[in-house]
Amino acid sequence: MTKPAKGAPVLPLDTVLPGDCIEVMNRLPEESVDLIFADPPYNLQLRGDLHRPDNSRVDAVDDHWDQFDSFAAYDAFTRDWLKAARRILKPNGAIWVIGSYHNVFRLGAELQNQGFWILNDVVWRKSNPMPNFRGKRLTNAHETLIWASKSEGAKYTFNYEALKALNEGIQMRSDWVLPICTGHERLKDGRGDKAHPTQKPESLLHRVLVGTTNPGDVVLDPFFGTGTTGAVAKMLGRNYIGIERETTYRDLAARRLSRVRKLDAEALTVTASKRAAPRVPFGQLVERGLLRPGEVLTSPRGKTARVRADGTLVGEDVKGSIHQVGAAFEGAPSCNGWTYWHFRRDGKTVPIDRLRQQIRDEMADRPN
Amino acid sequence: MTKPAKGAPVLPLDTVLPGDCIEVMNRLPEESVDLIFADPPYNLQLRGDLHRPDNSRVDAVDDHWDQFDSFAAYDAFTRDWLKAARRILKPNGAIWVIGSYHNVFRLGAELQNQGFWILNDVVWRKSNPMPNFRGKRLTNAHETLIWASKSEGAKYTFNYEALKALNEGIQMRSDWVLPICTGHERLKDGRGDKAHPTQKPESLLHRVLVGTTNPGDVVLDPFFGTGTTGAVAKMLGRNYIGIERETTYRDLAARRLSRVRKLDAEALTVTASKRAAPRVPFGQLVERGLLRPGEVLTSPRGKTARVRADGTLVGEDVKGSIHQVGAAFEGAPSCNGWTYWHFRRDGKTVPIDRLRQQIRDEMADRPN
DNA sequence: AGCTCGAATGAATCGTCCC
DNA sequence: GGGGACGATTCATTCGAGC
Repeated sequence: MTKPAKGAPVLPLDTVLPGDCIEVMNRLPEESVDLIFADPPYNLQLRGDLHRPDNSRVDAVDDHWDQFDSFAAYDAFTRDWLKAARRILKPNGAIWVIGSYHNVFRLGAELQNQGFWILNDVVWRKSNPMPNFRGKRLTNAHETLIWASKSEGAKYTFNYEALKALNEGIQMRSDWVLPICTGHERLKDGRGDKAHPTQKPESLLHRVLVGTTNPGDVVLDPFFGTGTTGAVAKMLGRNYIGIERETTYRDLAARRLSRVRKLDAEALTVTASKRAAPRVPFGQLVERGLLRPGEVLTSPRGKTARVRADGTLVGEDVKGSIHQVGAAFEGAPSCNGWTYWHFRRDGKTVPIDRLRQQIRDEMADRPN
Repeated sequence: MTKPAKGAPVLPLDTVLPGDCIEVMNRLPEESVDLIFADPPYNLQLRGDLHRPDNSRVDAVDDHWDQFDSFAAYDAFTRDWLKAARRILKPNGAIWVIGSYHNVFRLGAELQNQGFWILNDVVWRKSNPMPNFRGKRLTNAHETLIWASKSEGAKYTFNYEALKALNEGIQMRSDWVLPICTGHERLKDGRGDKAHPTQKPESLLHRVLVGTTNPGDVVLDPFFGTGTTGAVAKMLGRNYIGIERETTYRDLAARRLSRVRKLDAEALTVTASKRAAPRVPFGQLVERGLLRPGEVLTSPRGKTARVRADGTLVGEDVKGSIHQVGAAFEGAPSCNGWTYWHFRRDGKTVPIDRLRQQIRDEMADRPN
């Protein structure tokens, strides 16, 4: 670890520092931090209210700290805090930033402009995202993290084997499926509402810190919020430094951190869960060209239906999913379309389930 | 479709145009294209001093098609081709770009700078990516697409129900699991090697075009390569315009396209949105005797209102349309009266929307 | 205690038409 | 173009009430 020169500022470990993150970082000794994890404001630019189909109102992120006047203002802010972060980062240190499409392109471009060297972009695929209530866009089901070293050629920390172990013996990929932060983990305010609008799940920080830091490293989070980075760092035996402007969040973080205990090595072992057979939408067979739009499927009793480009079927007087059309043909309340429908290949009649199995086999070879 | 003014350039449909995409786009009529799909060079071999601004023009790109002197040169190139693309895009048109972490942050930022309005970023999660052989980083298992309208508030095309059908009845998410282009689909050169280094899978384009264009739309691809965009567009009954500088790729694309057949109309028909269904005034239910004046309707929470002869409702202290009275009862800004109100028949509680569906079915049987 | 069912909720750039 | 009316639209998970 770099030792500060005589008279130089000292690195305050395992504390939450109040104030603006740029000013606070500028008072810290240069090249003293191993990892920076930053979850900056996203600049969401929300307009009106949004309601669910049941008319309940969506609790939006309308906090003052997420408001910027323009892209130029947001870029200036990004430039300044990244520059301050860069100064305190050790030469072989690394940085993680997280964002959504609202801000992540500006984050990534500025990282590159300042000479950071992007190692991976990582997609946090949310297993339970909020749906798109109006049906006007795709479900916004992921956020993006960028992992970068301080410069090209720097010797960053990467615990390849640890991440491989976390992933059941297979090399960790750049897409991580993790649930959003809910339930007991989600900090509440006095009235039982969420204490912070954008609290990140500890599982996400767990993977980041296990994969790219070592025990004893110093991890700094300039947008500390309610302290998820600190909580996981402490648990994993890393040192943390949090910076947070809002008193409310700082107090919550301090209380939270006081309750966290460092895990012993044995407790850090993760139990792997068996995953169920992945769901394969019928439409994927069409997209992948395993079945052509217009192709005729037959039922065991000789009924026929044609495949459409969106993965629905059209039979006589009926259209819908493979299950719906099958059920209608049989006059049954339900029907497993996968085993009901067949197609012809090389003179043989084959159930479409064979094609689903083919896709599942591909996924099993290279799971996650 | 916008008709070109007398003497204005004509839109060449279903062809592959030779030349530099910026020059070629600048010769096309403005506001004439419905969708642009762009897979620009990835700038994979970045080197050089990032602090030395390189003001060289796009033409300064050297012999290798994916090499640029610096981020500045890449940004200038991005700015120029996006500007040309923007000019030929219809006001309600949209653009897709695809990239990796090497270039996508610069693409996204420049899209925003030019006034494009990002609708989603989409992660193409590769089910069979190339592993990271040296174990120094995460497996780079995805690429990023950005979907943007020409401006905020523009009426872009989004076939919500078709994508939902492709995904077995659950709304499509922003992460798409699709295999990379291999096997028969991968075009080979004379020696049996891959003909193009970054050929995209047709499944990816299938989802893009089914979801965000309609049959007959004009789809332009300024970096056409071996013509995946054109092949899927032709198959799906969309018109394509490809631009490609390299003769080799153009020839391969032309041969490929000549073999593609357009699907028949039925296969192209896609599950439609309810928004397209004919409007049925509530009063028509009363006129037709499906509901009697004076009849009592109930809400899910037990509120009641009575039907009047003119198709309005009267509740306690409120009268007006089914929507207005529902909204007033719920204290909500708006309410869909069709799903909110129920009536009783044969001892069962039925939403009035059932009656509207009955009328719509009759209209479909005997269209007028 | 165990089960079922309903309510609540999450970083969201979430209408369209007609007058 | 502004304002008002119509009316389209949700997935996974957790927690608590009620039985």
